[in-house]
Amino acid sequence: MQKRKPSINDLAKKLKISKTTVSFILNGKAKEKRISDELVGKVQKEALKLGYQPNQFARGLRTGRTSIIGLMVEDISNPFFASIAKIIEDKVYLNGYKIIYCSTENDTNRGREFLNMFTTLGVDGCIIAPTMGMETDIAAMVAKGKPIVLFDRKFGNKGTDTVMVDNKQGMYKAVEHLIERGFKNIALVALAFDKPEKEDRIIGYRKAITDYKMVSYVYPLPFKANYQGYVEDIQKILSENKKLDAIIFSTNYLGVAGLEAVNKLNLKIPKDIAVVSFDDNDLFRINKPAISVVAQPIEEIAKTVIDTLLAKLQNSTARKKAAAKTITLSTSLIVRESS
Amino acid sequence: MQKRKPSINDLAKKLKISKTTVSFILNGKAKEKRISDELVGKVQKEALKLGYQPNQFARGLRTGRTSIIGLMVEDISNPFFASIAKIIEDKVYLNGYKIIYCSTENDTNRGREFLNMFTTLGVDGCIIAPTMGMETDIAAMVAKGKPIVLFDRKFGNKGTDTVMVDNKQGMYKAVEHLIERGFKNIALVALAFDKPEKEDRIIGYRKAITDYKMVSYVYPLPFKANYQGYVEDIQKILSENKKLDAIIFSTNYLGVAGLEAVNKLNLKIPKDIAVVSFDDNDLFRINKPAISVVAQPIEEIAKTVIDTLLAKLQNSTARKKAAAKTITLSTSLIVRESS
DNA sequence: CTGAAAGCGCTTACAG
DNA sequence: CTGAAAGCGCTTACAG
Repeated sequence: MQKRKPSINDLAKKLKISKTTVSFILNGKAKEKRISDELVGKVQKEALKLGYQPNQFARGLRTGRTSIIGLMVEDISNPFFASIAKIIEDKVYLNGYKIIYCSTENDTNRGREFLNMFTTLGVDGCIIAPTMGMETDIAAMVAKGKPIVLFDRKFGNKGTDTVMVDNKQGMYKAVEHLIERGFKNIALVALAFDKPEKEDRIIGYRKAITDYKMVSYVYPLPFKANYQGYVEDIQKILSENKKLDAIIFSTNYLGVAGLEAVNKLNLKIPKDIAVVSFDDNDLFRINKPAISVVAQPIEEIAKTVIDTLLAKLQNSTARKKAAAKTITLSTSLIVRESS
Repeated sequence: MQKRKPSINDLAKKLKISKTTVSFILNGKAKEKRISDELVGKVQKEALKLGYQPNQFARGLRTGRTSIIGLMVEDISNPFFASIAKIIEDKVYLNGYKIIYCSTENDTNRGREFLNMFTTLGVDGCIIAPTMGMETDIAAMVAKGKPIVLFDRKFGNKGTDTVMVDNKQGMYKAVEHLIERGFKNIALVALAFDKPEKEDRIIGYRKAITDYKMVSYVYPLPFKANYQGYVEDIQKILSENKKLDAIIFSTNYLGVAGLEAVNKLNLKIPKDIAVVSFDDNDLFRINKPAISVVAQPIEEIAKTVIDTLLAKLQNSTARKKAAAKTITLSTSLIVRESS
């Protein structure tokens, strides 16, 4: 009835050799240790037969490595993060790592708790879309030499590798595009985690508006747990500011909520109001009219993040010396029917 | 320079007491072991000061438990699974568990590998949306007493707890609805993992068609890695079968691809063709015209899955006796403008 | 009330 | 070429 999994000891006993030898063979050090091919064969055969699986905990305890990478995003059910997570998952498995994940829901305490969990679990590295306020905790982990790569949001020029998208420029291009199309009163509905003056997407918008001598209409919205709240807020903005002829949404879920608001008010896009959203997704592409977007290079973001992390993981000495760098990727404006 | 995390031994030495006592206190067994409040206070204070975190690997090695739950879905970037994952993640953390996840991409080998990984890692339990072909492997794990809950797809009446949705009935209602609206040639575009005769959604469709003496048009599509393939397939179906006046898509991504196909062919919904899709999402709700759907009770699915698993986890003796049960939840037909 | 000790399964320096 | 032994950090039966 004992269904205990076979240990390295069981193997050794069965074959009447020491577990050292078994361990060497199973870890591919047979050559290095010049163990006879015959013995190697015997051990491997027996391991297969018994269905031997090394206990990761024992190994982790001994080596201090776990082959687990912690992935922390704002919300795994947000298509942007879900897509990134999928690609990361894929690449990471190819390299023998596993992913353990969590959603911060933009709650700093939650984020901190998870960071703690990552530490306790002994993850080898972390990929984090941080919330404001996690700065100190992350810095502390980095200081301890834990490989960490940030993405989506960044902190000041702290010593953490970060993969970003050029939000300012992306937003600038969106505004410029609307201006070129002849829209006069272009609003920006933006999530403001931090102060609006510090949000790159808002900064990009303001710069374009100033450069082209237009009037600025910024509507910063706080982060909300429920989607319907956004719909209502945007409906209100739209109905209270009739002269707006174009509106930009700073994230995909704001864009989705915005579309719903526009529909509820029975406004026609782009006749009554032109629409551009940050982030692309199925809805924007298939919607009638199709929605113009500032698309983030999802694939590239994911790949850059992973490559950066793997490089750090593989090279623990260099990682301490190498200065942290921020890699900034470009967005692309995809013009469709809504603008 | 030694940044090693403090161990229970460090604590014990520092306070000049045995690590047994420290362990008892830190595990809340102080009362039970009748350790003096004074000592408890001292230990807790010191633990806090040193920032003590128990090493999960040592603990896992010792206790055989890991507080990790493995979550396996078809594709984490699919909104259906992403939403479920999010809710599961949430509930599970509340109970002190962590989630480690992976996407099978409907590849049995991949699924098997991950199952293996779950075992090796020593997860306490698994939540799996299985692919065909994982049957034996899952049965083996269940036989070993590993708590497992399946969802989304099921196997014959094997001894594994499963949370399902009443796919037959959901599809039946969709067909019935279209018939009542007066549509005559109602097609079903369905994913067929298994033989079409064994797919519940197809069975439900056929039953309704037979009951109402209509003509059956089933187009089974194999699982594909790329989305564009579906769009093309559906375009082809639509243009080769002009007499179809209504079409049902059996999953959300088929529905999305279907919409794109309909758009490309410049067909008007519902005038040229009525559309109903399985699974609800933002796109279907916001699309113009809004798409009627057979919605799965996502929240309820996630909750039932988790509750079932937690019950098994908490009660390891009973779990062996309790017969495996399949819980079937109802879908709801949401009629919108497309039908 | 508290502690010494064994042992979970592994890896690895050391010895031969 | 191969093995005996220490030790990673924890929990827990056992002893007092």
